Amino acid sequence: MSAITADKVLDVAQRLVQTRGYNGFSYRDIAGEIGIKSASIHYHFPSKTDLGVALVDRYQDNFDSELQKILARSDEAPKRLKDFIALFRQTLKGDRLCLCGMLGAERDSLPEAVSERVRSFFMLCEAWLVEVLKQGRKAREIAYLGSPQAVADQFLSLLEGAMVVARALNDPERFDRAANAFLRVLKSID
Amino acid sequence: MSAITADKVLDVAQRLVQTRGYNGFSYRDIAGEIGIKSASIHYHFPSKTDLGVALVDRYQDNFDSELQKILARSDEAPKRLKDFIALFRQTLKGDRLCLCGMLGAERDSLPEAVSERVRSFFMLCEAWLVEVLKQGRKAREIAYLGSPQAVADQFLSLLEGAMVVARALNDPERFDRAANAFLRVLKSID
DNA sequence: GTCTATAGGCAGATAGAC
DNA sequence: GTCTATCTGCCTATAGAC
Repeated sequence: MSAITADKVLDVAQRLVQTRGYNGFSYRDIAGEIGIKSASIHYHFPSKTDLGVALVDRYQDNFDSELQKILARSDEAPKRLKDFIALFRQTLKGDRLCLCGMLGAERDSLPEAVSERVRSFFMLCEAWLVEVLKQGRKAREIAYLGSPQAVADQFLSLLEGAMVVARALNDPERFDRAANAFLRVLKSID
Repeated sequence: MSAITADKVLDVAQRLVQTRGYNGFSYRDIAGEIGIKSASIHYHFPSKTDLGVALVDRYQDNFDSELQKILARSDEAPKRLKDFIALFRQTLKGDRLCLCGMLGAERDSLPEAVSERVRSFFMLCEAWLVEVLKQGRKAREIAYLGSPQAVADQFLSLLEGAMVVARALNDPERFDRAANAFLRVLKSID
């Protein structure tokens, strides 16, 4: 039942990146929490770059799997978008930022291999949103001005930013207010 | 004409925080760029916390002054909001994040004195937006569902997030798309 | 797989000369 | 105000024993 060490390392490292940033934690921090020595972590992830890459890869895999579940759960755009919001809201509830939101901010201080994967994550999100927005408009479930791409940009930016602002102000409700205000406009079909 | 050292330090430090994050640079980095030794920086800013605090204080002062200029420049809400967007767009053009967007993300790894001031910055932004949104709606220049506070949350979150996403994807146009899409909805009075 | 030990470098910070 | 010199401690990373 207990995860193997590599998984434990990833779990702790992910939380540390999400709360402190890529440059805000060390192998010793992780080791200390798990109860091993930092040298042991190098056995699983030789360099911090390796760890960062593994972190984003796993995050994207999990996220992608959640997105597929959302599509399977309902074929109505408003429900799908609400579920999309819930993914981020869940992260915020754990007092964390989106992993890629944090890493995206720190872009210039990241190894190329990591920032490259952060890019890939955001592209996945936008592609998924564009599809949902297109279908929803076609089915007349939602309405919006402009291109699906523009609205997807807007939506993703809003959620990533709302997590930052809500955390900075110690007020998770600000995330809800921002997300709901956006959803309300999409659903206001006249 | 040349700025005194303390100002040079703040200029370089600000850019480094905006691009690499609070934990992504050192006194040596700043010193190297200015052409002095890192010990000299401690004369102006004894601790990194002092530097961080000075950074955010100056940033907020400058920002506040820009906000006042915007109010003086026009009394029409759409124009004011456009100018507000332009402040962030200008930062992005310099390939930087909002200083407080970056620091807000890194909250858990910051000295309390710094994160406290980041909070103050966001509150200033929201208060200004709420006023502009209220007046604009009263004057029937803009329209929106829900409270001014909710729309302000949404707006600020959108801009902060759009900077992160646009930078992560190396595509500043994504910022424009997201910001314009939002503005268009506000201005679509029917 | 995890340990001890250690390398080599960089971090923030201070003392004291100039 | 800036310098040199230095401290202490932490960083990532490796070697080799167990």
